[in-house]
Amino acid sequence: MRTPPADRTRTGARVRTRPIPEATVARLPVYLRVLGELAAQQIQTVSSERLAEAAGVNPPKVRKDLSYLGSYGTRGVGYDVEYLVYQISRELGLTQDWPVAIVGMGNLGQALAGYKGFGERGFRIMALFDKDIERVGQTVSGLTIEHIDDLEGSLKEKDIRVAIVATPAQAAQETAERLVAAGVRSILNFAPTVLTVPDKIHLRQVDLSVELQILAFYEQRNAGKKRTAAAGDGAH
Amino acid sequence: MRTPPADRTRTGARVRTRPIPEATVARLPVYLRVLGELAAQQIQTVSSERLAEAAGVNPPKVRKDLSYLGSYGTRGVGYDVEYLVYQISRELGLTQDWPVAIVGMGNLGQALAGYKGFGERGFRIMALFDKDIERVGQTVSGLTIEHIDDLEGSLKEKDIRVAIVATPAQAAQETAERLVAAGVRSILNFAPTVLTVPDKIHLRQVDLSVELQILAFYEQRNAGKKRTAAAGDGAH
DNA sequence: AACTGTGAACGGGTTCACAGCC
DNA sequence: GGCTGTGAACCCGTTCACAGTT
Repeated sequence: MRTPPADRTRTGARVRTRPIPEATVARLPVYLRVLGELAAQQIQTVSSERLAEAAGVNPPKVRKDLSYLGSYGTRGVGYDVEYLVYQISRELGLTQDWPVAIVGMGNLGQALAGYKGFGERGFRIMALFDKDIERVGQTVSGLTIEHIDDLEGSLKEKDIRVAIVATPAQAAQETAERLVAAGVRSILNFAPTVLTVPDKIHLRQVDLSVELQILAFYEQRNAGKKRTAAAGDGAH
Repeated sequence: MRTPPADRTRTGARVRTRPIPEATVARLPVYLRVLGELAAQQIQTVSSERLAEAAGVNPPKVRKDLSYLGSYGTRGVGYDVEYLVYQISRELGLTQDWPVAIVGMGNLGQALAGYKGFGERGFRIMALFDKDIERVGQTVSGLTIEHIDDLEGSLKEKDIRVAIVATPAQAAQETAERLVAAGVRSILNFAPTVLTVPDKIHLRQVDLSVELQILAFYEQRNAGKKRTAAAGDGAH
């Protein structure tokens, strides 16, 4: 690369020339996790080959993905683990803290409230809500569960704009609407139902059974093959 | 389509001519969920347009996806909800039951054990394991938690070939290896670490914080715009 | 020598437009 | 008339090959 980094500010932040492809954005968290594990093992440098293997992709893809962030590697050497962690974190917006609320304190809500992976990435669980009077007032992961009717006031007070929905399916849509009304801009939905929100709201859906269904699809194929084989083998 | 369904057996099962694209397989569970909700509302027929909207995709994509399964729609009318549910279920291998084990009975494991969405899709949670003596013997969702040392015997006895890993990160790799040794062929990993398994094993990873990180990325953009503007900066 | 960074070729997946059918 | 099914065009993303750098 001949041109000096005219597309960089002096903090190293790259002025976005071209947007990062969605597919790449979706892989950055995976790289981040792998890099975190490498850092924990005191490994200082990593090649695209090693990173690729750990992340379950191929080396050129790693290099291409990382090149969208900037030229943060060293030819002949590899990538500095710590520096790369920082750059990816910054790109994903994880160098700042994100206050997060969870609505629905059943098993899943409780599991999410205690999930270490959030805190490590800057997501601070700051408020928990439930409809059930029995649960309100209980402490989960150091936070007191508030009643859902305090949602609006509490969120505004704490300036929370990211929320996780972990309610039963039938309560999810109403919950989402209240969240939006209370100023929430991003919603992560774990409830097993499809939510409708205004266009400006970022919504992502996690269906815990989707991955299992995908596994079943591929497993079924094999099973099919196997059984046929077992019934009079020939194919291996 | 002029040719008669020479690629169909008399049960309506399509003899796979071309493999279903991976991207389509990943969307089938979403359609299935939406169709389930429509069926619950007694809706009998749905157009690709309505289905697309509820699933968060566009109509041609729905039609293309469904066309890989066969011609199960009626021109001028739409798709029969119930029939389509059946066809997608069959394609995904959900018309049979899948016995499933869960290893790691912390909050997340317990939440998964009680997750309704599994049972609705034919996934039967048949065994729960934990390392902690305190937990062994306790009942969760009608099942008694077994000690991890009984893993091999119990899995073989129950002929379980699909397992969910919900252990802490440091125990996940060892758990996976024991599962594989015990004959498990598909693993769904919720532990926040990257697993290595033999090629023949189907592995899928669910990282509860990945989606939140993706949300943060897009949220940051907006916020960035906002704050820059607020700070009086000229660049937009 | 080793490994990154990237234009270019390639391919899978998405979208389009319309033919086909009810 | 309305809606599906699908070849063809298009496009995003992946892969390749190698130039560039330490």
